[in-house]
Amino acid sequence: MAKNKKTAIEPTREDNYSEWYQQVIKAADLAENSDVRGCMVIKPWGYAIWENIQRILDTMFRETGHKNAYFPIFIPKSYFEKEAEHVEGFAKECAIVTHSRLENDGHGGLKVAGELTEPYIVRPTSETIIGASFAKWVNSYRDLPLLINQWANIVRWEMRTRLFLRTAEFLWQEGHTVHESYDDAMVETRKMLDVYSDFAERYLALPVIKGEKTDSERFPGAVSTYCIESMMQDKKALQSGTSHFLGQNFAKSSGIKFQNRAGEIEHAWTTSWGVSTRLIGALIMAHSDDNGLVLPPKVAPAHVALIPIYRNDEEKAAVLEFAHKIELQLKGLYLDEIKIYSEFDDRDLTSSERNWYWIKKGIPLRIEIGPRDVSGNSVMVARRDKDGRDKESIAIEDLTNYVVQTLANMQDNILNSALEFRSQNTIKIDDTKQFYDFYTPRNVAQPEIHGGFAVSHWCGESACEEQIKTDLKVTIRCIPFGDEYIEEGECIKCGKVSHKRVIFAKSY
RNA sequence: CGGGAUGUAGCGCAGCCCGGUAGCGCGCUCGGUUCGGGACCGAGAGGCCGGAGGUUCAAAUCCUCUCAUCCCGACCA
Repeated sequence: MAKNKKTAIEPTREDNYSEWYQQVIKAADLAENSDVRGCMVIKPWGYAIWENIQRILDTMFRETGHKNAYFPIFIPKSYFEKEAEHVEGFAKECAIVTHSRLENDGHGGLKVAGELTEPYIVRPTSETIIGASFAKWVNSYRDLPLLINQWANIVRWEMRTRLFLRTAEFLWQEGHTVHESYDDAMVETRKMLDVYSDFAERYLALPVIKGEKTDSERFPGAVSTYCIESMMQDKKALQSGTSHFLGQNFAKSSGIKFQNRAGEIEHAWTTSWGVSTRLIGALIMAHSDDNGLVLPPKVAPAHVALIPIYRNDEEKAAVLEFAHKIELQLKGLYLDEIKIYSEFDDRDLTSSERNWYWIKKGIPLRIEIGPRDVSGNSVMVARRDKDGRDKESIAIEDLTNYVVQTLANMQDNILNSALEFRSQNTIKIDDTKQFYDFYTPRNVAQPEIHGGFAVSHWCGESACEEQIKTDLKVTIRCIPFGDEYIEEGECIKCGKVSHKRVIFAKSY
């Protein structure tokens, strides 16, 4: 008996957003919780997305002059202590290595032994350990700029974790650079933010708002923090990348000094910037639907599912031969610089089952190949960003072009949908009552569903920001760049003069 | 770390209130018929009921502790 489910994912986004998120990950087989508290196992389909993100970003980093290197996962406690704000910011979420050995406890088990003279912190970020190296590497202005990136894993002992969005261990890249002037470091900080926003929009199809963090959200130890913020389908904001101008703070604590062009010794100016596996969470929550994952073609692990359909052995032979020819035809295609991959799915399952399998995995195109296609020299193509029943018959001679062009079109279409969703849920608010109404849940049982982004005036006082956070759980996501936000007005909270609008939202 | 909820087969659940040694749907295996929106028939396999104590002749069921997950707070990429 047919199940006739309306949607492949239950519950739907509307019914229970966070449960929907978990189910999409499960249905697409991206990752699972491990037995290690707060840590995830990233499965092949999910890891392939990360590898695509890595590959593309790595190229962008190279093109902007950065070199990869690798630093220890263990940071001596004393290094960590050098930057006061930094310690304070991370102290509550550190994993600490205190012993180096296990010994037989005499009861068939093991006990820890070999206590270290100095505990190691498992890196929650690497400014201090990298700074120690940089202090040795940098002596002259001729050594600058020093542009280093590291791909690594990070541990932050989080209380509450969610797959991809917040896990105790996660994968990321962290860029660390050293410059001879304030201006050079600031240019670098902003340049890498541009790299991130460019990457997010062109590859992840994720529209982002670039801006600066307020004092309360600044990276511990930074002079200023810049970010890209994106809107998820529950209208909450997700910080998708950050770039920090560290001034001379870490140079002072790590002793990164150089002889400048005037022959004087001075502290260098540093930056750091990073994106993490959280981007996969952003992808999922920005684009997926009630039938599962929807992937922008440029980061999809594979782009085309080939699904042969047949009723008996004669048909099978003919269809498979035809299908393999198509598989061959689609080899070696590119969507811009992205190689297009196919998955040939002739598993002994009904065509419907194979179809739904790939729908849930978010593969961009499904090509059904049946007996009618063999005789018609054509195939049926369905695209993931449209209704699954909305299939198109494509002649074989047109297929190559069709696949490439449709993937390009889908990439744009997914970005445009996300842009439209964001603009529909972003509103200028100047009235305090309207602001509070906007963020008051319509349905108390589902406080997740609320207004969206509010673009409102803020006087610049932390007190106003704090009060709004206390009242509504809404924070200033960023002070956005762009002239369109600059105008005179009154602070949404206190009514005092404001020169700029900022982005308010509930956030992850 | 505080409040709430939930842990029973791979997944989703029932059974618990009122103790008597475990069941349903899906999935899985085998055989056959099927295959263009989640196929069907037949035959099977699979769980010491999250863990540890306790009460009892007897515990999935009652009590205590513990662990995990989810939701809500606090914190955060």
